[in-house]
Amino acid sequence: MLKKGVERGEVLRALGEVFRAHGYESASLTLITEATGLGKGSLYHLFPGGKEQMAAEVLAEIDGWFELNIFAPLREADDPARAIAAMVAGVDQYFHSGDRVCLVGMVALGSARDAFAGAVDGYFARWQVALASLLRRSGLSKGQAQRRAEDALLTIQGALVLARARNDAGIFRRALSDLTKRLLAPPDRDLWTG
Amino acid sequence: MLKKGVERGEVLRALGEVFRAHGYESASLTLITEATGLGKGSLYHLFPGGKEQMAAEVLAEIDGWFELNIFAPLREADDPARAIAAMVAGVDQYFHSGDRVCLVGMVALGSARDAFAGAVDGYFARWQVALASLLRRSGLSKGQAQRRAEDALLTIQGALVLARARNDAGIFRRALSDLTKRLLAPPDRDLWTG
DNA sequence: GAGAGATTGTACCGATCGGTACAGAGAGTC
DNA sequence: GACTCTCTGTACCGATCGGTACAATCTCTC
Repeated sequence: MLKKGVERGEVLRALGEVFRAHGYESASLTLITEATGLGKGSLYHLFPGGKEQMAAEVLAEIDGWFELNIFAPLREADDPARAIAAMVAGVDQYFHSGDRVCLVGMVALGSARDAFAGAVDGYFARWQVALASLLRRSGLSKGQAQRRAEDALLTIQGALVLARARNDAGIFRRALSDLTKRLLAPPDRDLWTG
Repeated sequence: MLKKGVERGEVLRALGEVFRAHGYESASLTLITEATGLGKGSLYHLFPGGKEQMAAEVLAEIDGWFELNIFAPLREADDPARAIAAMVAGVDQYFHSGDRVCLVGMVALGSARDAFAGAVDGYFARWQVALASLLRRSGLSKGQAQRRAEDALLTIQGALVLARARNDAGIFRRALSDLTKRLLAPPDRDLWTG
């Protein structure tokens, strides 16, 4: 018997790795039973909604991790430099310095996108808002804070894609380093602000 | 009967759209016959190697398009500002301002990655080299040129992912605009250069 | 118009897909 | 130990997967 509660987290972690490794559509029930060590009986007992529920819960768990370790600290921080360094360190840790792929981004590109559109959009939206609020407190205009936060998210996603495409984790490391500098740079002197 | 040569390009174009819309693994033969208007008989006559050959040829055709319209102009250009503007315009056109996904990046994230690793890496590698060579001619150090070229590729990929995830093509447009500025900025005054 | 070769639709293949049914094993209570 | 209720392995479902076989058809050449 499953030891309630505690173990579900374990299962979700294993599920996450399967989805990351093969993508939502290609993660077959066979692959899933192997990765989790659970037969179909257990799987469908745990997730009556099937694969879709599994993926939804995995996404929710990822969201929870980021909420706790990235978004909330960003919202509550008062020292921008320290907060950004912490975010970058957290991201680097989570993505294993570029070896791990972003399941949320992956889902966004795949054909299962529509089924999880809300979760995907919410994840990025809350990240952007949290980061922008910190940037705003660091003295940036609202527009610039939003733009820089958007730039941060897209840089991380792009670095993950390119690092995987070229099989070079250094790309991710360098991108995070550059990103830190860009986020902490003084406000741009644009046409409408300078 | 197929009108030799000319038509194959048409078929590849349709194939590309199916792969882009569903991903390599989820693009079923049924989907493919619908999109191309070709039955299995024709398909396997045209591509004896099956799905894998289809994808390989689609990737090669994409590569060819970029070689002609992006990489070569980059290598041959003498005016950096103009060349970068042309690249950005070409990219914007190819990706339909963020509405179209990058098949190469998509394959890189999927489980078919290994089968096409060479093509994927080559595509990005030649892009980076071509862009870096232009940047070098514009006065950047070798290292900076390489880094900025890397940044450009990753920005484009990330913008495509985020634009799709958030269903906001504006993200792509803004990213390209920012990217242009970053590429044309004067050399960074880093520890070892300044 | 006969023959050759290229091209195509259709039936079919075994494998696997996600999902269901259900008998029975395991644990908790009395 | 008998009664629950939770949990799980296995057999099975129809559908679909990528791919093959092949006869029929088309286009061209002579």
